[in-house]
Amino acid sequence: MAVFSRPPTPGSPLAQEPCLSCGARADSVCNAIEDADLGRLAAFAVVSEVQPGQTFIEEGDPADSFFNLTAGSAKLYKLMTDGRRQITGFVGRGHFLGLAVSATYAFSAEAIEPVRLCRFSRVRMFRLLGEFPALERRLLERAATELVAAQEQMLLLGRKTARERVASFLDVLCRPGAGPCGRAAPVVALPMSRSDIADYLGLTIETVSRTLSRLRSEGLIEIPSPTTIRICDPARLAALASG
Amino acid sequence: MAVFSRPPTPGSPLAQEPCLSCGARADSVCNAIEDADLGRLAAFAVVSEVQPGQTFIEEGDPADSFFNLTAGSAKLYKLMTDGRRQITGFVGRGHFLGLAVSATYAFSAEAIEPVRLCRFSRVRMFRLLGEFPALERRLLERAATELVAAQEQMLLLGRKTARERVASFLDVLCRPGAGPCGRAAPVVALPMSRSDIADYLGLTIETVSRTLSRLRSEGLIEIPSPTTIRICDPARLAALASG
DNA sequence: CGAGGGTTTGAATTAGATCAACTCTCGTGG
DNA sequence: CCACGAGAGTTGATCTAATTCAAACCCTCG
Repeated sequence: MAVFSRPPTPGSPLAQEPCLSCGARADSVCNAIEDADLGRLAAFAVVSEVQPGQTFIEEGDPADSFFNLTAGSAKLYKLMTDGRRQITGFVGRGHFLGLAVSATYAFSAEAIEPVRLCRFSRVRMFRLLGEFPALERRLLERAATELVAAQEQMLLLGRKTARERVASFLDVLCRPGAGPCGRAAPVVALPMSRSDIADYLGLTIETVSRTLSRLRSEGLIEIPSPTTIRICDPARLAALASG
Repeated sequence: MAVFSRPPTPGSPLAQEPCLSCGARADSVCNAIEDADLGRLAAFAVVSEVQPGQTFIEEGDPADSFFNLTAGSAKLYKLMTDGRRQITGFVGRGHFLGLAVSATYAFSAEAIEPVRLCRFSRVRMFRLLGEFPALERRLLERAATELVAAQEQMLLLGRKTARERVASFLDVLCRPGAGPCGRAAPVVALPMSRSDIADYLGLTIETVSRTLSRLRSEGLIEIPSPTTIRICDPARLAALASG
């Protein structure tokens, strides 16, 4: 992990600047903190960059840092000793990571697209939480949201067919994108590989590929490139996703 | 849901008694609150009892209550329109429920054994959280713990074989029981039906039954009754569970 | 132009599901 | 006291969705 920026001197007039102008602030738990207090946050943050393929959280390592993604995207996963892998989620800008209770991380995290992140030491993070109750509240909300998503994913992994899993995946990708996908013809970017999608959906790459091909042949989607999918019929896809 | 006890008058000397003497306090988030403040908590709680088979949280219903289980056990699940079910967890004494961010519950909850629970209205709960930061911290810890468990379950559902799933299930059941299972010959009680186990592990009842039978024939477990299992070889079971 | 990774497609295989008896337990009532 | 019946659990036979094995295919990049 390459640190490309040292934290500015605490209390200096410029200290709050990096957080004030941070493009991820609106999407982050950080926006629970007033402009005036941002200096405290900036003083504690160490900004780093991670290149695609690089791991920045290793399952089993001492969990002494918290992370906030400010750019790029990453995958979170658990490994079995024989190499089987389950990706538990894809995360992007604004995502907060590392809320471990145990002394070690329960999952690994690897960058998919170039990632920029703010790292906070465990003790400093807890100090911040004590200082800013609104921040803690925000974290609790985030945790609750993720728990709901996790339960949805359990339903997918435990009870849905391959077809329903792939449809659910595409459905979720094109839905929450608050972007300009005005229900017209949403085009979703897939920064992750087929292998990642398979390990996220509990399938093999072959099944993912076959299922996508079939959805295409049925006119539900178009696949301009392996990393781009155009949803032609969002409604039918959503219906498929829920069984 | 049958309310069997009204909350005592706030501020009365007796108000804090129900919480002080509560057997679940040590296992609950409530123990973040000092004895002296327990009255505030008791004033807000409505105690209820739920019989086995009864549902006390319905997926999709307005999420205007939080719950704390003080006795019994329950299953949490999500349903698909065609009846497919995924049980996302079994919960017992001390478990806190209903941490929904959205306006509606994301899952249903049904009692397995007779359940006693404390219900808090949403607004009152948030008032309490503002009043007692330690309580909020405890909730955050709980949420983080559940998130870790959820990720483990995703690995199970997405990547483990039937054999590994059943072994994992038994392994977890006999492990955290801080009870007197001094690694000798842990006997685990299964209050839930085979159907519940199947829907928790993403299998069918037949596969669960077959797998248990096979584990028995291999001498790993004994099945004195359908609701009791004796783990003969915890180490080998644990090894099986992780692949 | 050719090599190598990622992806797609095809054929064979299999773990677990489905369909179908059968058994066990337990509560009810003659 | 025992026959009966219902529901849960087990066991067996068959089937199938998804995996595995195998072979193209198609980019991108040196």
